[in-house]
Amino acid sequence: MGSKTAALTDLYDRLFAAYGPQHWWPGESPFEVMVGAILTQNTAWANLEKAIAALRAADVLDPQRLRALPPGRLAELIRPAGTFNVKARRLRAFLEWFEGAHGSAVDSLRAVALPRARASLLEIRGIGPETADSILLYALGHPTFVVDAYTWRVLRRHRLAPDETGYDELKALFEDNLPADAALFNEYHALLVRVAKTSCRARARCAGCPLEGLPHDREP
DNA sequence: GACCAGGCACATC
DNA sequence: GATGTGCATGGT
Repeated sequence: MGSKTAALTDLYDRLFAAYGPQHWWPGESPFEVMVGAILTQNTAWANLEKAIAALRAADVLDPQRLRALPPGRLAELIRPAGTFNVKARRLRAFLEWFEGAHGSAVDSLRAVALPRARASLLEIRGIGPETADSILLYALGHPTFVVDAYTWRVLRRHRLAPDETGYDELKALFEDNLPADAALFNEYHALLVRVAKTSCRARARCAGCPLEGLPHDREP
């Protein structure tokens, strides 16, 4: 077992011991999670939930019905999630692709091998690396690691990744040094978000942080 | 009133 | 290729 494996495993163990399972992603269906992955971009979780609730209340949380909505109506429903005009376009771009490439069938999309599915998602305007990986991991159960700003912050802060690490590089750090296990990647990402949000935003909070004692940058 | 939130596309240098 | 900016709501 390499030193990186040991370090990443230690990090995970500390976080899981401190916080326990995070139960991500709290969606009722894979399709809802895919929609949520787009709507949550740069958005607080509570606002995403309002948008999802509005879609459900309108009974359009379904590929066909969502796609049939006039663009203005879609934007109106997802308004609470912010950047609603942009997200309405992105959602529609995704829905068009989903219908054309997979007949809006989750099983069809899930049957595509991970690398090819990821490449396809990245071709859709509005779906970048993080959103693609969120869909692949949280909606489809593929073992792909989701990197976000929190992941960066925690890894850099504790000197587990150099400052200039790129998205794919940081993603590979996890994937190359941990078993390709979707449940593990799911929990790990959620735990990183949890620790980044609850600890270390102010220097004083380092006391009692589950990562206390690890190497640490000066900046909180 | 500033700042942030489970990003991304696009313009500009 | 590296920054900077628009998108936009709602909570702190």
